[in-house]
Amino acid sequence: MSENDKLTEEIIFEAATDEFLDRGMDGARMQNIADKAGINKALLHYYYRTKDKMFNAVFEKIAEKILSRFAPVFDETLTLEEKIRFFYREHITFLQDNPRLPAFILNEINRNPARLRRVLSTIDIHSFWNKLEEQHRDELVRYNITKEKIPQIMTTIAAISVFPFAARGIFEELFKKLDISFDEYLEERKEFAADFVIKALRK
Amino acid sequence: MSENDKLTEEIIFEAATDEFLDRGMDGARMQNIADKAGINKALLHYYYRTKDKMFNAVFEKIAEKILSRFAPVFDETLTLEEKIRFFYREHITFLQDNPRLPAFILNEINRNPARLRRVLSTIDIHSFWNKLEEQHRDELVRYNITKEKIPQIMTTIAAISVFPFAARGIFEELFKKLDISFDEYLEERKEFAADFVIKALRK
DNA sequence: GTCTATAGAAGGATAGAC
DNA sequence: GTCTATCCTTCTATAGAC
Repeated sequence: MSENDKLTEEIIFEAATDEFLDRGMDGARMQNIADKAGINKALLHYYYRTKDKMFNAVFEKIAEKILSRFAPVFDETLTLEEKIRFFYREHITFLQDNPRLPAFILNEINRNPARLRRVLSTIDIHSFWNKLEEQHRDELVRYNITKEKIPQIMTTIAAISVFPFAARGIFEELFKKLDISFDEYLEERKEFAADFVIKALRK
Repeated sequence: MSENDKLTEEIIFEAATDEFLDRGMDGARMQNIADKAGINKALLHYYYRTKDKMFNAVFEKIAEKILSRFAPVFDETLTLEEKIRFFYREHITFLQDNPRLPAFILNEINRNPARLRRVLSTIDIHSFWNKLEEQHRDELVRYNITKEKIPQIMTTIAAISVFPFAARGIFEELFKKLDISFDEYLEERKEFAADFVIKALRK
């Protein structure tokens, strides 16, 4: 009974996730979600009331999934180099399993920045940086990484793994035309990215 | 007369560009475009027949603008290092003037890859790489850049300048919270990006 | 070429039966 | 909890006057 309710709600949630990831908030259709879930439109409203509320549920679940997956990176006791290698292996593998997430998140936040504000209000960004600074104080000196350079470096590190997925439509089309395998490119990228960044950071 | 026609069509085109850049194909509204252009909806259809055709006109104009702006990079007679510096100065400056283009292009191509196919059919990608290879044959050897690494390197170079704009919503929100100026970050990035890449490429 | 008025379709949401 | 039927708004597109 309540078992079955939970099941239906979950089926709807997964269908909604699929539709929103594919078409975004504006392009998604309630009828498509109902079809994918194998139920009718009215039931969507019974569980989630409005399309907007349904979208928010999906968006926040995805945001939480991403955050909970990468917060632990800051707790690992590894050298800076090891941490960079660890990050790229984990991150690119995660994105291989969830290739639609970057474009979805980027696009929906560009359309409505308030969505990010709610997510950000639940975490303390400074604490992440403080952890890094404590764990790697001497290494940062050795690499000549000053506090001012941190935004440039952090965003560069993220760009290298996220961009191929954010621009996946372009990459896949371009690679096809150039006879390159996107999958192989991603496998190689786990190591290439780490090598590239570490070399760029060395004095 | 025909002067005035041209003017009206251009005013509509610019209003459409603004609306599509802001909301994308799915989110854009014909009524908004009419309002921005200071005319009524019927006139939009008189000039462009359908929303879809209007979108295609805007999309292709933007794609052409980007391509025509960066094809010349491959013709410049500069060393590889100079070319990388030149690229980042030009590219980031261009994106500062057109900050909405990356998210728009990426998103619309992800939604409908066929749009890229039409653009790609008009250019010869291989010729760009051939030009680079001819101009920098000895430098590529010196840097140990093999043919296999090209996709990794080229996509990394692009990622570093495009990503901050593709993820602009996130960056602006995050930087605000961290009390960092996005504008200053972008100015610094022109040189940082070049330094970073050149250092990573050196043996 | 430009407008007003409206057709016609699509999509989100609800009422009410079971 | 789930369904069918339907309302109502929004949006693209067209008809027809000027």
